[in-house]
Amino acid sequence: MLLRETILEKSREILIKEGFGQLSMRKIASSLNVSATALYGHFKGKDDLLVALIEESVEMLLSELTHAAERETDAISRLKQAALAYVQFGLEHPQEYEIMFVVRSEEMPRYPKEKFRKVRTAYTMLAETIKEGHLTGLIEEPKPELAAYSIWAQLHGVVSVILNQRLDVKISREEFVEHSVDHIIDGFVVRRQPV
Amino acid sequence: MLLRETILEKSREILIKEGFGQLSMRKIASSLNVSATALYGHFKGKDDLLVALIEESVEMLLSELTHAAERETDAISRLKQAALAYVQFGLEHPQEYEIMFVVRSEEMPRYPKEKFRKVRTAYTMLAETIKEGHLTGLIEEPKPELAAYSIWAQLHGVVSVILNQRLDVKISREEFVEHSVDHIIDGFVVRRQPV
DNA sequence: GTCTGCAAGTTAACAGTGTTAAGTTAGAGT
DNA sequence: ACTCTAACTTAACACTGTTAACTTGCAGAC
Repeated sequence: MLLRETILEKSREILIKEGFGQLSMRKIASSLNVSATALYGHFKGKDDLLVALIEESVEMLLSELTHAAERETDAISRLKQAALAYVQFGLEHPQEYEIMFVVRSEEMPRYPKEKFRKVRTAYTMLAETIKEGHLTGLIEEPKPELAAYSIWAQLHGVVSVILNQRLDVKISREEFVEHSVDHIIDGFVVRRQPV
Repeated sequence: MLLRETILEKSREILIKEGFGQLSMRKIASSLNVSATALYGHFKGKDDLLVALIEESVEMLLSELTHAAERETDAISRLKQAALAYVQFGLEHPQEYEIMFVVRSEEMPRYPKEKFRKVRTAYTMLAETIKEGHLTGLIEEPKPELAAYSIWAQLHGVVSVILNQRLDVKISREEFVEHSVDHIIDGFVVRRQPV
């Protein structure tokens, strides 16, 4: 019997190997030696399947972020390590990152926006770290939620520019990531040594 | 007779009204009272049509950026105004922004990457302004190209997060944009008054 | 004026997509 | 043994981009 999990596994396999554009119901079904309509017994439709894939991916990302942060002690290092881990995840799992971010709720009218709110959980971790840094006087930011969203947006921009191949070949990817993340995080740090 | 320009006009109309996902050859054709294949006399395919649309959009964006910048005198104000104009363009022309950024060259094997390099022109304007600011001692950045890409990526992130509806409803869009742009630009400015 | 050639359309078709409706089939429960 | 149901099947619909082959109308050459 065809299991929901088996379908998700094969879907992820195709997603990673061939990309989002090549992920079709019929392709998933035929590589499981099953008719396309068989999938509809386990998922309401392609949207439903995608949402399931996205939820798995979000959990992967969250676990990497918390792992990266828990190795550090002070709020700033935690923030920086989480930021680097975020970018790294995006670059190492481009297809997963794409469906997490690019697949929009507006194109899935069947699915309540609530489902997509889960994806947002990543930013709450950032917000907590920022709040903590603010209390210990390391971070000069009175509005942690706003700052967290801002940082997240900027990190996403870095990932997005690279994944969408908009970076000039003359520019080193590593240098770009390091430069950008430093800049994004340092902007929130209180300057201890006045210039 | 069907003109290339007429097709592009109608395409943009559909793009703006119904979005990228609804923009199909057959829909464009039928709303011009013409068969779908007629379009292939004017464009090699959908990719070609999209590239033409993208090129037009890039020129729109560039003109808005230069207009926004030329009103200011010092490099920092120019940079900030250009940055705000960039975000504003993205928010006011979501569909145009989407095709400019999201449509990837990898999905258009027929089109040389060179065509897509044109889209990148937006960043060169930023790079010039940054270089200028560095020379006049206002900006502490020795690598203008890298900084320009970094700023651009972060601005794109801000636009992207909003357009992809990932911003919490509790957070004001205006506040988010202002906060983010300030943060992005101020990070490059030399602090005149030591803290 | 007829003839040629070309440009700009046409219809028909292919291969692909998501999805639904209706039919089959095997196995558990009574 | 009978029924019910879950898990599949095939057939079909309405889309998508794209190509091949055919028609039509018009400009230029003789």
